[in-house]
Amino acid sequence: MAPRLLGKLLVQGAIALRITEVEAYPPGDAASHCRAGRTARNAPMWGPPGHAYVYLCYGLHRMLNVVTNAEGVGAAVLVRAAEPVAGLEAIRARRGGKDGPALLTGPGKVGAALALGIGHSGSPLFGGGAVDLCDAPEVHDVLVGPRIGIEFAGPAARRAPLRFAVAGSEWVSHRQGLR
DNA sequence: ACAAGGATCCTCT
DNA sequence: GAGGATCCTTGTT
Repeated sequence: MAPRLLGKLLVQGAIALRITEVEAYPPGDAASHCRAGRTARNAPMWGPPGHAYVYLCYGLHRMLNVVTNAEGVGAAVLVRAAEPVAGLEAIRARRGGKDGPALLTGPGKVGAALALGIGHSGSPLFGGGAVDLCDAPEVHDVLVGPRIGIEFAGPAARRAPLRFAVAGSEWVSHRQGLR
């Protein structure tokens, strides 16, 4: 599911973003927030697919995940980067007036651009929620590499090639780790 | 009720 | 390349 989300659109008000980089946190993954079972925070990851899982990281960054897999299975895909499609000025305002890839290459940056709050966790992505996930042409040229920022998780999870990005895009973080 | 730690970002060197 | 910001979630008492 993770590479298939590349190229899809995230729409929030007048802002539209094209997803350029994602990470998968599959069932049973040692780096997943579901690794210790179901809790109040990660409950949306165990819920039906097509919903948002939003959490606060390092006390200040809001991260957007797309919940995947069947209800009762804890899994999600983290949106790590995107490129602007519409609403560039609104994005810049929320991102401190920055320009270029620095606007959206990182999961906390995407959360800021979409003005996400943890109250949005569990909200649907197919209409009626804070953000809509809209279909768009599939991306065929995809780069793959290990995930970022999961040093705590152990070697197998650190090595797993579960990060996916649009090949050739400038709107991707940590590009040197991908092939 | 308490302590510990984190799927990051920004600034400065 | 290094370090600080910042606060919620979680497990433990």
